[in-house]
Amino acid sequence: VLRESVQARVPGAAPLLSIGQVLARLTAEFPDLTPSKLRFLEERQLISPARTESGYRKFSPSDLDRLRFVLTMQRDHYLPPGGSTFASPSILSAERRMPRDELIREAGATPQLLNDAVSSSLVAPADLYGEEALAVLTCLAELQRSGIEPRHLRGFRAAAERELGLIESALIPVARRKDASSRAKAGELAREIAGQLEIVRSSLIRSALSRLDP
Amino acid sequence: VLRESVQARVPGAAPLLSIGQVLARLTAEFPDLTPSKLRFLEERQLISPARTESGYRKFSPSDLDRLRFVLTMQRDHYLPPGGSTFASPSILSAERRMPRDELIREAGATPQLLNDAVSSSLVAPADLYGEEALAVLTCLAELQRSGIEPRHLRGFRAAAERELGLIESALIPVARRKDASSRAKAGELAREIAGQLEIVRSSLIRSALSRLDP
DNA sequence: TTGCTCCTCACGTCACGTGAGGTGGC
DNA sequence: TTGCTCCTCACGTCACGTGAGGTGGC
Repeated sequence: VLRESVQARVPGAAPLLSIGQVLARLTAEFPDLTPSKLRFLEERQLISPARTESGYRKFSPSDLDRLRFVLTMQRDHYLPPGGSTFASPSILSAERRMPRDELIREAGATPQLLNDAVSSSLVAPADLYGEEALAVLTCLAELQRSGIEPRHLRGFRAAAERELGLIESALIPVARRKDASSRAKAGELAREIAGQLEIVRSSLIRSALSRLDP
Repeated sequence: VLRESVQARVPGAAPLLSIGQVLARLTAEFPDLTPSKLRFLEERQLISPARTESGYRKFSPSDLDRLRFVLTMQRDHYLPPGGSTFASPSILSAERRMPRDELIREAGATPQLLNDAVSSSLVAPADLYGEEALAVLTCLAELQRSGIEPRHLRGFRAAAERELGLIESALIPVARRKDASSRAKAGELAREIAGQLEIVRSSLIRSALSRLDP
């Protein structure tokens, strides 16, 4: 293992942080960060902090940036299970992207259905579509076989917008501050609220459904 | 271990599904469901399918409902990490019924909140409330701490009713026949459609949310 | 009988967590 | 010197995944 020696503390040089200082700086943004996790990420070569002569880890600002990036990817479930893919140059190529005709074919849909989905605001038009669009269009194709068309779901988009408005209003007290840790907390709270709203909604739908076949 | 024997196939009885049939029915809704995971969830006593005399697992419609519930909780990160907590009465304990004051206390709610939930048609009034009502009221109590009140969610009930109407209209060709097997098929189709609608809706909400903190 | 599904049990694995035992640094 | 942070290494754990070896069912 190659050990870089730490650069001398020059006036004006960016400070190098110990593992504890890194934690203190990032736990607000990533609450479940631990020393153990940092060591694990290094073992997986997702980060490569320098070392002091005696073996202490020292994190540069660019290490911090990289760490933030890795943790964000992981939090938003964009991290593929095998770390080996990080050997490839572009980390962001993790999500599959496909052109319009491939999307239509994979989803078992038709060009007309995609047009309808776009004009009903259920799928955002794009040059290259992602996995989310594929999942949605696949569902729309199956729903069409039951006689449910995209235009029947126009209300979904409006409801999602109203829900966003509700969540935004709940975030106002937190979102006023614009520093990174406050923004991260706001995002976390937003996801939490969305999850709770989904539980309420799914309960209502289940109980409505149960009236169908008791 | 107590082994229930499987009831004989009576005309009109709901069909019991093997582990493979359960998988076929749920992989669209929960793509990473596997036999291994189902067995694991049973080991953790989160589901308790019946067994044939020879030991094959058999899942009833209510097992399916419970499974859907457990998987949804898990997907939305509401499943507590330690399995030990399931020994204590919790949201996920099966078949539990409780009176009004116990519901309010367990949910961390207030009598007023339950009244509001009932008058906003988010919780159905009852003498004994079930785990579903507990889950909903718990969410409503947490939402209230973010400033979101039951009355803000009145639209949820109306949307659920519209969704039921949509599903009912899709069922008309199947539901015309009133024999047991047609009714069972209709119920299955209804749940399937509801699952697809949920995928579309959650995608819209996720994409709306992502506009909050890019 | 064949091919398929399903069973249990033991072990593997992935992403860490948890001490034990030891050293560095103001 | 003391108390704190940090180190490695071994082992534990949680939520499953993976065969091995065997039986059930149309």
